[in-house]
Formats: sequence, structure tokens, C-alpha cells
Amino acid sequence: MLTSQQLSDVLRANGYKVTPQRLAVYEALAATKSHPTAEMLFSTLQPKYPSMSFATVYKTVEILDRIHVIKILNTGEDSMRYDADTSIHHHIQCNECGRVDDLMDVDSSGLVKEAENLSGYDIAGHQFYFFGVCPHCRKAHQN
Amino acid sequence: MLTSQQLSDVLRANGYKVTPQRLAVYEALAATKSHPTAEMLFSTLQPKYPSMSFATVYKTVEILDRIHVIKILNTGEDSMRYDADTSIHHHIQCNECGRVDDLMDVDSSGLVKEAENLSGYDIAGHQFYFFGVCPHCRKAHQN
DNA sequence: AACATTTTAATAATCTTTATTATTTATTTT
DNA sequence: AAAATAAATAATAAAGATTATTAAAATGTT
Repeated sequence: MLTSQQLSDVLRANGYKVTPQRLAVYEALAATKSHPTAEMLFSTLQPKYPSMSFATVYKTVEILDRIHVIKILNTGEDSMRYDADTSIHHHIQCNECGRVDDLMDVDSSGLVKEAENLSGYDIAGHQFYFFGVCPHCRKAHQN
Repeated sequence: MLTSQQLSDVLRANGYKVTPQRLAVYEALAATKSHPTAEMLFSTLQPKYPSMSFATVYKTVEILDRIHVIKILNTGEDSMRYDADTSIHHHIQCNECGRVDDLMDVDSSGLVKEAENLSGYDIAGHQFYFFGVCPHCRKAHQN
């Protein structure tokens, strides 16, 4: 999570200009833990930035990903999700309501080492996805 | 990996008819470890089944997934990949050449338990993806 | 072998994402 | 501070993957 000032610095350091749209997309993403899709981001920004186009949202998240201030998630849905938290953590999605939650304190470093040894790859990143039924939906079942 | 006979039985048991196309799609998938996309499958089948359409490939993999004889992979590319090996294993993709390899002997059961406790979810499945540079591309770098 | 039903293939449609281009905005230079 | 230049935005179109539709063909059953 970066301040606007920090994000501006990173953008400039990578040769990108600082624009209100870029700051707004990042802020919208940093303000939520819901791992929104491009469409959700667009809807969120609509009230404040009624002139912003879909293409701008897509271009912006592409840039934010390229300068490593956000992560792109792919849970197998038809659209991507975005996450402003770039720390190493994993995700779990509810098969029923579709929500995506963070899984913070699962230590994956052992598995990464193991994977590196087994594969001979030089591993640069990893994404773990778990799927199941969230507590909320489980409770709903009991009624 | 199922024989044609076994697959036929599973199809029938689930109320699906057995057709040459379905057997062919499964066989093409079972014959490779390259985790092909729908397009790759289509191209592979083209010579033997010149009349088969793209829609048939998509419908077929959808059915094969629904009866749990294949798995759908999602590495974040623009298209899905398919895997006839439904045993629990994980995948690693090369950031340079794009190939997707199996990671067989990485034990993830501990992490799944941990994730279940932390999240309160009832976990039904999981997919781990690692990304990096494959041995082949690493070697190419040295030249 | 004929029937009822499902599947296939072809096509069109849908949806997400990317490309294009004129206009606008941010930065640099004067 | 104003002008010049370089890049970004918005609008639109285009591309690409996947899904829906429907007439024709194949399957399993009687």
C-alpha cells in the first residue's frame, strides 16, 4: 500500500507520467480487500470520474502491474482480479458466492524451495489458489 | 488416465453419450504432458477429425471437466489449459517460453490444512502455480 | 430397422481485453 | 509564465476466447 506521493515517485521513476486517473485507480484498489475485477473498479470510479473509460482502467492496471505495485489474480473466472497488496500471500475463493479472501499467514517458502529443486526452474513468483465454501455460505446451509 | 472403455463407462454413468469426438479429445489430452489450450487441442485433432469444430472442443472439455476426468488450468494467460491428469499435483510455467510443466512430488496437504484453519472455509480443491525460467531457457541465456 | 433423444457442426453472439487515433493533459524548455 | 514536446486519455473499433443457437447427424433403445 503506497501513498499517492510514493506511487507518484514510482511512476516517474519508471518513466510514466502521474495522472489523476492513475492515482484514482490505485486508490480504489488499495481501499478494498475484495480483489475487484476491471468492471468493479470501473463502477467504483464512475461516480468520481464519470469520463473515465474502460480502456483507461485496463491500461492503468497493466502499468501498475508492470511497475510491481499491484498483483493480478486469476481464479479461473472469465475476468482477472486485481490486488494492491503485493506482499506474498495467497487466496481462497468461495465456490458458491464467488468472494475471494486473503490468506495471509500461510508460509509457502518451503514449497517454493522444494519446487525449485524438483523442477530446475529459477522461480520468480508463485500464486496459490484454494477453493471451497466460505464460512458465510456454510452458515447459510444450516438453515 | 483412463482407457477408452473406462471413459465410455464414466460418460454413460453421467448420462452422456459416447461419441468418437469425446474419446478423441480425451485421448489427445491424455497423450500429452504439455497442458494444451483449446486451440492446441483443435490443431492436434484437425488431421484426424477435419470436420470437428471449435465449439465441440469447448463443449467436450466442459463435459470432461464436469465428470472430473480432466482438470482446467489457469496460469493467467488469455486462454485456459487442460490436463488429463487429475491427481493432485501442481504446475510451473516458464515466463519466457510459456511452457507449463508438472510438479508432481510437492506435498501440499499441510498447507491445505493450515489454510482451512485460518480461513474457516471448507476447502474442496486447490491449485498452485509457480512461475520462473525453465532449465532450457536458463541454458539459452548462457550463450 | 425405426424412433426418440442427444450431439455435432456451423454460425452467430457475447464478453473480456487490446489496438487505434484524435484530443487533451502533463512535463520540459524557453 | 508561455510555448513546445511528449505522453495519456477517451472513444471507438478490433481482436480473441468462450458460449449460445439451431438444423443436421449420430447414438442408444425399442
